[in-house]
Amino acid sequence: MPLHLTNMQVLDQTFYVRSTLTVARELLGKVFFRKYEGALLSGRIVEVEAYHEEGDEAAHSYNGRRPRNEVMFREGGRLYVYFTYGMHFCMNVVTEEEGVGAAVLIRGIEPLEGIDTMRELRGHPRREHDLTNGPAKICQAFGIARAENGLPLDGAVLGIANAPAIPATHVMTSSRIGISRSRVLPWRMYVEDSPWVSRARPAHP
DNA sequence: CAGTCGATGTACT
DNA sequence: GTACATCGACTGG
Repeated sequence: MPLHLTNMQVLDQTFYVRSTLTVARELLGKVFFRKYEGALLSGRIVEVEAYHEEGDEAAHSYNGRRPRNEVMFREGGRLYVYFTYGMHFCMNVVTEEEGVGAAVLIRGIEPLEGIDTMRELRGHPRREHDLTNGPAKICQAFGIARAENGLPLDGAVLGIANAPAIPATHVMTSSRIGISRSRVLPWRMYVEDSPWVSRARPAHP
């Protein structure tokens, strides 16, 4: 195991089994990592969106527990991966207690380690920020697909390491991207001026 | 830079 | 049928 992993403090389940909006806010600045074919891929989280079964029509969990969204209802501290638009995967961090359908979508990551591997997995994009400035790009760069749905964030294969929090003055809030339902909810959070955020200015603040 | 549009599988009305 | 928590190619300025 690489030395930097042994020195990392991997966030444990108590971090995830809390209010989804709190977890979403605190995920900004933390380091997501994934072991991929002997390589370590990692990056700093800079953009997230919260989803919750209560009062949020856009959440996959809104209409109850089903095979597709089953992982969203499990105890916090694992990955919820879904397939969308016929060709893309997106990954969420599951939050709260068993039985509550809630999760945080990871939308923007600043790559730190394993960047050459990410470039290959992404097909060598011309612009550096196209590596991971979007939820489906992140899954491609980190090699995340159906097989990773439900995996625990315990550091065995993947996890999130502690890192300094982003100061409130640099955290921006907006409505979520790419959805029409529950547009009024300001449940998207991102680091101001980060080139790794999917959209610098939301269409509907 | 911004805007438009096709690709392509799955869940749901 | 229709919508979809998206992306990349393409256009025009």
